[in-house]
Amino acid sequence: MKTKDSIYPRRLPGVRFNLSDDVFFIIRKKIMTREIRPGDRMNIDSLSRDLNVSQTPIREALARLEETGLVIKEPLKGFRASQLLNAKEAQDLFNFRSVLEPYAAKIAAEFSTKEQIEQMYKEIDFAKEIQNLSGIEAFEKLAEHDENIHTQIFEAAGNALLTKAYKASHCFLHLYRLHFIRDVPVDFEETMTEHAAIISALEMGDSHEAFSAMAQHIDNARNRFQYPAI
Amino acid sequence: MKTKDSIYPRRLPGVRFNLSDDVFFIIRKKIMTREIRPGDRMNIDSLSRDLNVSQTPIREALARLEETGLVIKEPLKGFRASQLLNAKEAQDLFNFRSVLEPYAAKIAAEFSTKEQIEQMYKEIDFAKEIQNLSGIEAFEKLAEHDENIHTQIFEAAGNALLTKAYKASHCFLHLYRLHFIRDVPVDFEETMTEHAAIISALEMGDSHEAFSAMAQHIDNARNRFQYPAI
DNA sequence: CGCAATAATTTCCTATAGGAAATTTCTGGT
DNA sequence: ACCAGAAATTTCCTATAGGAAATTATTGCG
Repeated sequence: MKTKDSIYPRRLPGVRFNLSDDVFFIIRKKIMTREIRPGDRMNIDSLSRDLNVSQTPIREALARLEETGLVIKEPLKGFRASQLLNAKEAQDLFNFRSVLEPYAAKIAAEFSTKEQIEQMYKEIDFAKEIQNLSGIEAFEKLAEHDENIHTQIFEAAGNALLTKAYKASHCFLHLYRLHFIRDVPVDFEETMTEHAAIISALEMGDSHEAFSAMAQHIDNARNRFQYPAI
Repeated sequence: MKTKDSIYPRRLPGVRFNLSDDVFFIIRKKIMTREIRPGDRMNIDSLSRDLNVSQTPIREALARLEETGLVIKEPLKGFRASQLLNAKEAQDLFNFRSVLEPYAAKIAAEFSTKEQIEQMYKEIDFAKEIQNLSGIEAFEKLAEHDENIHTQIFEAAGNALLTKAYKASHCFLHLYRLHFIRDVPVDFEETMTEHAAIISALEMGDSHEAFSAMAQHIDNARNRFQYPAI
């Protein structure tokens, strides 16, 4: 077991870092990308050997992931990646979002700065390149763009508790989404149009319009997941 | 360091238990009761010695508490109990609740069973004894009752994501509440009346009334915290 | 007397050994 | 061939030692 093979140098003098945090994000990414799939057992020893770190940071990372709900722990059996959402839980998720997000959009319309609006338009410009892509890559990029826009709106609303609740729900949406890899072009057009409508409302400071545009967007998203293609 | 002094026997044959979970709840309670106060440093060694368990379960518990936001970790400095909410964050909290809770009440009005309604009325009956108490004890009991009722409503709504978001917010409310220990009798009457109105709406299955009764309740609670007495 | 630099202590953080329960594999009997 | 019971392996879980950084205390100098 060579220390130099670790994901990080043993200890960089003067540089603050935190192995547990890094391990946390690495493992979460493995789950989000389905390298670790729902229901998979997550062996502490194996993870420790794979990432070439001791068991302690692995345990801390898994404990945090358990708190988020992405992994579950069975005493004396170990950790497993949690199961995907069933139909009822998915509906609950969309209901949850349809409560949080329109409100966030409303508040964002009142408080978002010019810089924040500018950043949102930039994000939309970046995303326009997605139409040149196809397949799983296009799908992933669109999902990433969607997360970025929504996160920006929540942050513009400026309520940390609200943002945290959104982020907690988002990882489940992402995993659920992977069940329904659809033909992107149709979704792409619709999603982009809806996002543009929301941000336009934010820019004008029209909180009522922002609210209903977001409500419509979530509702449409729910329907897009309703009829899975591919 | 005698093992028999541990919070648990070394290992009970055939009994599944989980030291980390227990430590998690013990430490969380210490924070909630302000035995550990906001900003306090939480030494892993000391906690380990106090609870007479090894450092590993302490680290796991603290990692989970960090994920909930009750403690924060500064690399190479250690864990500290997080600061209380400031005025802006407190307003955010009430805003957050005023989005979640009326919705939960609305859904609960549609779906709650007779047994659940019955349980809520029982909880209210229990709470009537609070008017015979006074001081910090009455305050604590009222807070506990309030949490119970709201939790029951969320669970009746049957959306796990929603319930989780509520619980995440609740511990912060509880800590914040300790800033504003008021004369209980006034609050008691108001709170009990408002709770009764909500549950009455749930019982009748009147989702519209449940929504507005809850919205009013949260709004009143916000005002009760606005002008701290004592 | 105050400030800066150095020494000492504290504390986090990692690594590893060892014990206990659960799972899996293997063997023997019906 | 199938099932029950026992042995072996796996894996979790705890405990403890040791290294590195940060904090605190101390000392020397201006």
